[in-house]
Amino acid sequence: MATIYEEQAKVFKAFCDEKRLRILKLLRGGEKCACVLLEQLDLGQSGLSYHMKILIESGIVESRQEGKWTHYKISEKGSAYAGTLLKELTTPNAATEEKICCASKKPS
Amino acid sequence: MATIYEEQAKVFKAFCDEKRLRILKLLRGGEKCACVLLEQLDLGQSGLSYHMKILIESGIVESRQEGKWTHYKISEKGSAYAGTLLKELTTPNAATEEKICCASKKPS
DNA sequence: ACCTCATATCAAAATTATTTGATATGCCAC
DNA sequence: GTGGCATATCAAATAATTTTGATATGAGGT
Repeated sequence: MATIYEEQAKVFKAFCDEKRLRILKLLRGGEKCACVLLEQLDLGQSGLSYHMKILIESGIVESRQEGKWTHYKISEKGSAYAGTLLKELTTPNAATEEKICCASKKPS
Repeated sequence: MATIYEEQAKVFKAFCDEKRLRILKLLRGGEKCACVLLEQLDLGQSGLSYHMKILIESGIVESRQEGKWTHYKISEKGSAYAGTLLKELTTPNAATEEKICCASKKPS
């Protein structure tokens, strides 16, 4: 059972690893197949596969099969969702009751 | 020496851990002092301190000292920066040359 | 069917992140 | 200054992530 927090965390996993940021940088230049990514990154084949899986699970990247090749590209939809989520996570929420803080216990 | 990728990754570290998302959720309700966070989270004192440090390093949270209490709140500036960065990292970059992919090697 | 190539999966090792308990620091009140 | 409280730091234990090499799967070509 994954909590909502773990679900949300998964989205941002895409961005919190150096290797994955390098991959995204390459994908910003357009759809690429694994072999191209492989030759531009300091990563082994199984390592690339591992990171691509995480990127896909985050929703930020989508893949497309073409014969024996796999092509990857940045998902517009997934990226938009991540942006929305980030804003949501950092916007003050009036509905949440303001808790009285320990400072109020401070004497005079 | 931190690469630019490591710098960027640091920003999103704030969002890729369950505990930190819970902390942010609480902070969305307004500035809180550590003692309040402590009593609402399943975390020990040093654990909270550890996560707050990461949140502050990400720029998403800022802290303010008031006597012996520390108050934390979401940083508008840091959050805005994270949003901008996320968009930047996921927006196609025309300037990056489109690489010929292995698919072009495909016969006929 | 068989061979080859591209990618995925697995399992072990290596690395990094998190938790925990103990101790240190800094602020206030006395 | 001394004592008590809030938070930070440290170091050790634990857990999670990442890397690596080996093997499996799946598609195409012959």
